[in-house]
Amino acid sequence: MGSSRTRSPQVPGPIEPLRAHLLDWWERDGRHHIPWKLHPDGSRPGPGEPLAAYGVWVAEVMLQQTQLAVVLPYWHRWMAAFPDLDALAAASEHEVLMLWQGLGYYARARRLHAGARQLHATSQPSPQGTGDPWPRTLEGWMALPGIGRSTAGSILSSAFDRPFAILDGNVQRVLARLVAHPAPPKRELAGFWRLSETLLDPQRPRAFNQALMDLGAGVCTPRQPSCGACPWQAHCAAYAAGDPGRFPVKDTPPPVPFQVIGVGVVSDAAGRVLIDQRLPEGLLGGLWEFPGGKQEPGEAIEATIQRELREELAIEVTVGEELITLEHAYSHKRLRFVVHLCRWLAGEPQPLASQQVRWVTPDELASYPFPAANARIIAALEARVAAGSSLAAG
DNA sequence: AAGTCGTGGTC
DNA sequence: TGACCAAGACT
Repeated sequence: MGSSRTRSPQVPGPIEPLRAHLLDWWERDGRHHIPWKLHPDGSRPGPGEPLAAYGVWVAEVMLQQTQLAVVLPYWHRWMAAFPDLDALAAASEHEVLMLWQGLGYYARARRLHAGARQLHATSQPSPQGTGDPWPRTLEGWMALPGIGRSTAGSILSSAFDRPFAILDGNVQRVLARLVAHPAPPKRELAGFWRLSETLLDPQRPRAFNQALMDLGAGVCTPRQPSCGACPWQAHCAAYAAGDPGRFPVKDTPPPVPFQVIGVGVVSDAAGRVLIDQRLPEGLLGGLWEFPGGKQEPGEAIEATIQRELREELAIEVTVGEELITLEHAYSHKRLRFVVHLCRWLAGEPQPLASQQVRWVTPDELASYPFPAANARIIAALEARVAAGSSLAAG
């Protein structure tokens, strides 16, 4: 073995005290009011007692790269609209995206929807009807779109109290500090999985995994961890080294490109505006938007808008005054949207770079799923309509 | 196996 | 206030 390779993370000392300290802390200071982790009457499930898997599944997908506080209102609205597997399987993609609107990573919604139809189709009434569509194995859950190993482990431990480990960002941070791992966890995921599995309490996997996540979210936080409140302080190598904030070690992130996007709010003589539905895959897949595209070097923004509408919709417009300019940061790029009011001149709009295009009245916009940046454009548009101004001045 | 994929909270 | 980051999965 090359001596330059990082050592796999090892459990520090006996495991039982680690489990006991963590679970004692969790009983006292953990988050015990998460709705999908309780029975409908609000009581906590006993050891081994199952929870309704559907709500857990929905929650765990929403929680991918998304904090609990953000998820809660989305989860409640979702469960009201699609209370069970059959309801979700029967829903349209439009309804699904409406309820996911603003939550981000929209592929999660499409995959959840596809997974519901998959489960619904394969669990159809065997006449003797065991009637439970929910997998009990890691492989069974990972066969569903959008479910990786960590989400599968979360669902199985949470819904059925089965002993499957998890390895989300919280757990990676807690474990990296516990052992003072000298390299980014991403480079040693297999070792961190082994560590998570080794630590997991096989008698109380549901409580243990939840405790680990609560510890990461509330005590072992990314910045300024509250080591004084930590049940693992005496076991923690990063704390012993005197600088827990130094872990987990990070790679320097790649630079994010910056682009200017010209956007047209095109109106016709009747005051309707033109929107298009983005392609089903890729960035913001399946959502609706105001059409536009990237500004080319040396190009005036009005020319960008005119060119993009010609290339992507096959229409001719006059570009009028600016409605709003806004900046928006995605994970891997930063965009500035420069939005101009436009007047339609000629050409039936064609979906050359989208799924479909549609003329709608301003008050109909609320019934389409839009990404967050477009929601701000809509707000500016509504304000102008409310003020009684013409949509295509000039 | 690095890049792609959103948004809001937080300091 | 910009930069970091979150209950990751997929290609």
